This record gives sequence, C-alpha cells and structure tokens, in this order.
Amino acid sequence: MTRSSTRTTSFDVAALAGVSQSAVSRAFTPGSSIAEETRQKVLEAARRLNYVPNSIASSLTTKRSNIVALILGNLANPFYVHVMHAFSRKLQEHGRQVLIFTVDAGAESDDAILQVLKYQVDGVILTSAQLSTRMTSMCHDRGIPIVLFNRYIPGSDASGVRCDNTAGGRLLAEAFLAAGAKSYLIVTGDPTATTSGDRVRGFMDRLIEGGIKRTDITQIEGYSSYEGAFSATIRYFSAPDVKRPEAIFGVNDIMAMGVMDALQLRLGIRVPKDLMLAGFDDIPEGRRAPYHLTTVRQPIDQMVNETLAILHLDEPTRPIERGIDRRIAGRLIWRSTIPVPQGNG
Amino acid sequence: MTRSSTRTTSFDVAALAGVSQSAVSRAFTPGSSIAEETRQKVLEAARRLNYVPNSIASSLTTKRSNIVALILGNLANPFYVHVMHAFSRKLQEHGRQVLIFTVDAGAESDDAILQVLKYQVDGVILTSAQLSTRMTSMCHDRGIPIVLFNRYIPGSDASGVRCDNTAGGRLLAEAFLAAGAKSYLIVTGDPTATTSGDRVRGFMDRLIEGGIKRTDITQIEGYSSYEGAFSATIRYFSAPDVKRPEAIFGVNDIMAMGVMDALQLRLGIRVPKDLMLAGFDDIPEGRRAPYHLTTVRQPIDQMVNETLAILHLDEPTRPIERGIDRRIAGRLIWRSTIPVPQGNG
DNA sequence: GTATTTTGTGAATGCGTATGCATTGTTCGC
DNA sequence: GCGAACAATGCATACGCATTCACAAAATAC
Repeated sequence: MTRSSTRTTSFDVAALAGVSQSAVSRAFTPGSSIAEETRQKVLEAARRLNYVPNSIASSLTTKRSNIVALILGNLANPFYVHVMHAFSRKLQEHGRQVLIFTVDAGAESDDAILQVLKYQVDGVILTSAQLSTRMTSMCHDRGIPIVLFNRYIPGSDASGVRCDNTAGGRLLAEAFLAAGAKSYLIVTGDPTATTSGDRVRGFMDRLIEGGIKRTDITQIEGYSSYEGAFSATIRYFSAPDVKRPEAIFGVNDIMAMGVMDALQLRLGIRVPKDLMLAGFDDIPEGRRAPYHLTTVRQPIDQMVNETLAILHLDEPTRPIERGIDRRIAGRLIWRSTIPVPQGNG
Repeated sequence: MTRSSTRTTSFDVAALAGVSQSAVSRAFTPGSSIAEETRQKVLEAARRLNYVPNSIASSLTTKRSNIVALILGNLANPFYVHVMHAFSRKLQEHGRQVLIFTVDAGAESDDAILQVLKYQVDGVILTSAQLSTRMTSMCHDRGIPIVLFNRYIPGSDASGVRCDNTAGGRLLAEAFLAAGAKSYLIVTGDPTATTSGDRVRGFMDRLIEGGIKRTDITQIEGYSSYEGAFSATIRYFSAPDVKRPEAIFGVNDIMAMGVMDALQLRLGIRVPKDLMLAGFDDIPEGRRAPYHLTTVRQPIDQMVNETLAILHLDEPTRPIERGIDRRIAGRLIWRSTIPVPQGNG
C-alpha cells in the first residue's frame, strides 16, 4: 500500500448513500438544511467507507481553516508549558486545531509567522517572542488576528493580554517590606521581554517608596531559566566583597527555584531563615515541598479566555481588535519563602 | 478591515510581475524550471504585494500538507515536553508544521486521530495514548504512516520506537544489587502503558535473578506524576506495620523526584544514606542539585530520529513500514541517589 | 547555416468541498 | 382546497494552486 492510494471523497459517499455530493457536505455541516433521515443515510455510508471530510479542501472555499497558531518561545520555563496546555485544551474543546511553532527565546518570530500565514490560520497567539510591525500588518491585512500573550509592544497594532506585571512586582515588594527586608537582589529574566522589565520596575518603585535606598538594590541576569539563575546566584555570592542581601526577587518562579537551590544546597544559606525569596507566576512546580514559593499568581485560565475573546474566532466577520492591551491583576500567594510579618495572622 | 478581505493570489503577483500564474508557482517551488531573472521578478512582485503562497490550496493538488500530527498524553511528565520540543525543532528544520493534540493520560486517541485525519497530515506521532486497530487501519488505508513513540501495542500494525524499557529496568536492578539493597519498593506509573510495565518487569526479573525474594519487593501506584508519587510515598510509609525498604525504584524521573521529596522533606529519610533511589528517563530536572538522580537515560534525539526515519516523510511513495518495533538501548547514568559500591571507582 | 536538444513559458485542467440558486415536495393558514 | 411559505435537495461553480501538455525561444551540434 503506497501513500498515493486514492482517497474516498464526498462523491463516493454520495453514490453509496444515493444522494448528491452537496447532501453529503450538508450532512457534515451543523445547522445546514437537511432532513434527519437523509443525514443518517449519509453518515452510515460515510462510516462504511471510512470517509472523513477533508478540512483542507473545505477551508479552500470557506477561507476558514479552524487552525490557530501558537508560537512559543522559552519552553524551558514550565509556565509556558502550562499556557500551551491550557490553550490546547480550550481550543480542542471548540473543535479547533493548534499549530505549534517553537522559536528560540528572544529570537525574531517573523519566520514563524510567515510559515503560519501559509496555512491560512484563523488566528495567531504569540508568547515570549518579538514581533515586527511588518508581520503585524501582514496578519491584519489578510484578516488574521494576532494576540500577544504576556508580551507588550508599545505602540503596536497587535493586541495583547498580560498579567499586570508592574502591579505584581509591587505586591512582592510590599511583602518584603512588611517582612522587614532592607537590602535586595533581583534576578532578572530575558532583557528583551517587557515581562521581566515591568516586574522589576514595579518592584523597585515600591521598594523606593518604602524607603529602600537604590544602592541597596542589586540586579543580576538569570536568563529566565533554572540553570541560569542557579549559576548566577552562585557567581554573585562567590564574589570576594559581596554584600549579602536580605531578600531576593526571582523574576519568575523557575528562576526563584534555581536561586533557592543554589542558596540552600551550594551556599549554605537557608530560606527564609537567612534570606527571603519570592518568585512570580505560581507554577505548580513552585508549590512543591522543596520550594513552597511565595509568589504572584498569573491567572492562566482567565488570561487564556481573554486571549480567545480578543481573537473572537467565532465571529470572523467582526473587525479585528487592534491595539488592545488587556492587563489582568495577579494575586499574591503567600507561602514559606517570606516569613509572615509579626502582627499579621 | 474585516476578516473577509480579499487575499492576494498568485494571479495578482503574476499580473504585477508580467508573467503567468504558473511562473509564480514555479518561482516558489524549489527545483522547478524557471529562469533566475524571472524568479527574481516574481519574488519582488510577491514582496511588494505581501504575497504568501497558500499551502492549503497547494496541498489540495499535491496531496501533501507538510503537517505532522503529534498526539500527546501526560504533559505533566516533563519528559514528554522535551520530546515535543525535540520533534518540533526537528520538523521545523525540515520545513514541516506540527499539529498538536493533547489527550488525557490513558484516554483513547481515536477522536484525536479522526480530527487529525481531516487535515490530511503527512504522518502521525503518538505518545502515551491508546490506539485502536480501527484507527491504525484508517491511517494506513489513506496512506498516512503512524508511529508510536515509547508505546508498544503487541500485534499492532502500527510501528513504534521505544526505549528498551525492560533492559533499562534490569540496569537499575543491577545497580541496586551492586550497592547491596535487599528489599525494594517500586512506584509504578500509568498501568495502561506498557512503558511502566516493561520497566517493572525487567527490574523485578533481574532482582529475582540476583537472589531477592519476591516478598521483599512491593509495588505501589504513583500515577506517573510528581504529586501522585509524593503522596503515595507518604501514604505507604505512614502505614502502621510498614517494612521500610532499602531501595525505591521510581518508574520515571518525575515520580522519583516526588518520592525523594516525600522521603527527605516529610518522612525524614535521607537519600541515599538511609534509602537508595533511582528513576528513569534522565530528564534535565532530575539532574538538578536537589535530586541528582541515578537513572536510565532515554536517548530522545536518537528516538526522535528513528521515528522520523520510519515516517520517511521525504519519500511519500515508499510503502508505509508496518509493525516495526524499534527498541533503543538506554544508558545507566550513575549519580548520587545510589551509593557507589565499594571497589568500583 | 540548418537540425536537434534544452530550457522557459502559458493555457488548461483537476484537487475536494461549500454554497447560491433553482426546483421539487411539503405543510400551513384561511 | 388553494396559494403561500418553507424545507429539502440537486446542479453548477468558485476557491487558489500545482501540474501536464504544448509550444516558443534559446542553446548546442554538425
């Protein structure tokens, strides 16, 4: 059996069922005008022939592929695995397919988008990747909505959904301040991503409002990964004249986990006894026993829903929503890596 | 701008470039007969019109979609995230698209396969999911190769690539025997998957050959997840009349990690001082400082390559390879969770 | 210089389905 | 019981591209 075997088409099914090809088409199209009896006849014939409608051919006429493209950077951060899973589940529930594209963290997504455009996807979701204005307009010109997930490009025509990273950073700063931390180390993520920058900014602004001196806040680069944060931490604390901070903010949970392991297992520094720590994201991995991270929860499901709402795949004739910047509040999750301040339950 | 905007087609490009539509098609088809000068003219016109070839329309005539379906169960196990990433990278390098489908662990994959067939994919890769013979023949009948990744269905027409799980289980049993463990606990995974069963079988067979009594080997269910293994471990050790084993085999790394944390952080049992432990997979997470798991490495890249070789997407006319069962040896990675036996470096 | 091969090009056709339109059959209201 | 409204169905065509075929142009051979 070679791969060029002739496939059964709606005409074959029509012949067996004794109806026209259009009747077959209608039998598989919900809401179209067909008698239930005829429909059953067609479905029975289709079953006997192992017929499956050809979505490729169908989308040629409908101009709808029912495919949504999901472009992912940084899969090394489990947060985006959970995001992918959430999108996948949700879209599958609605009978849509997910075309996955992985790009290196921080890389241009132009190639990915061009590939994806070839497939006439109904929408594009972009996480942790750059987006040029040329690609934005290419998508919009051909009527394909594109939504940035947890990314923000100022002045861009592309809409986006993100956690309120700045406010989240402030929440964590407040927690640290309440616990009495006076000096800080921030382990930052990918410098090309606004996510990290916004969190750091909110965090620092609040610290300074709280009376912390700028010279008591240091930043090091953690490369958005466990391993990057792990070794950055060891490097920092191994410097000869280092001033040990009282608190560390890992700009995402996976980095905070790397920091914590470096501190406790390599440097002999206990969390939170000797040093407080917080992350951001609230990934399930950070809830586990060894970490029990204090963090800010990004409400993935809500963010996914908002993203799909902006795509509004069900209403293809509605104009594309441009330049929307939906910010969703994160919630402080108080666990073990910041001691509960005295006087607060 | 609504989504029904009229898209630019190869005819538009042809008109602007002053050539025929077929010339445009040829300009975008590598290896086709066209003068370089004409090609440049066409590409320039295409660029100016933001034209992108419509792969959907093209696959209607070529009967090749350049899409490969990847059906994933159990994304909670990071191993399969790495597998997905490896497939994604490899397929993208070859200019192919990845259609992702996630199914609940242990669930039927029939629906997923039917969906995927609608899109005339060039191949199907199935990880951790059941596969009915009906779906196998539906794929094969329409010339779509399907390969099971790390699954094995005895007597099935579908080909598969897997790690030699039985041999891997034996390797770990040998390591434990060499380290002198006399009593064992096995934390098993999804009972519907052969992966877990094979590993357990090889492990037990070798233990018994090594003189361990059956009564000194206990099995509990860890549900293939960190959380499942974590709580199963606590439950087991909290029973009133429990006999503490000297060694535990977590049938995959993520479960071994759960076991380890439960032991050390909840039960006060030190690894490997009080109790030895091993996993299976060699996921990067298990290499991290808190775990440093002794395990068997599944050679993901090699397995991915073998899988793609069986699909042989580049030679669509070659007959589908049926019933292949490619087993690839795993390698013992000796880290810290089994003490090195005396006399061995 | 003509005969032969190679290369480049355009017109026509097919891929599998959805859908507007026309037609037939059916039901309902009065 | 008659016309109108409506449901069900078939026919024909459009969708955007790749491919085949035929032919023109160019390159090579003699």
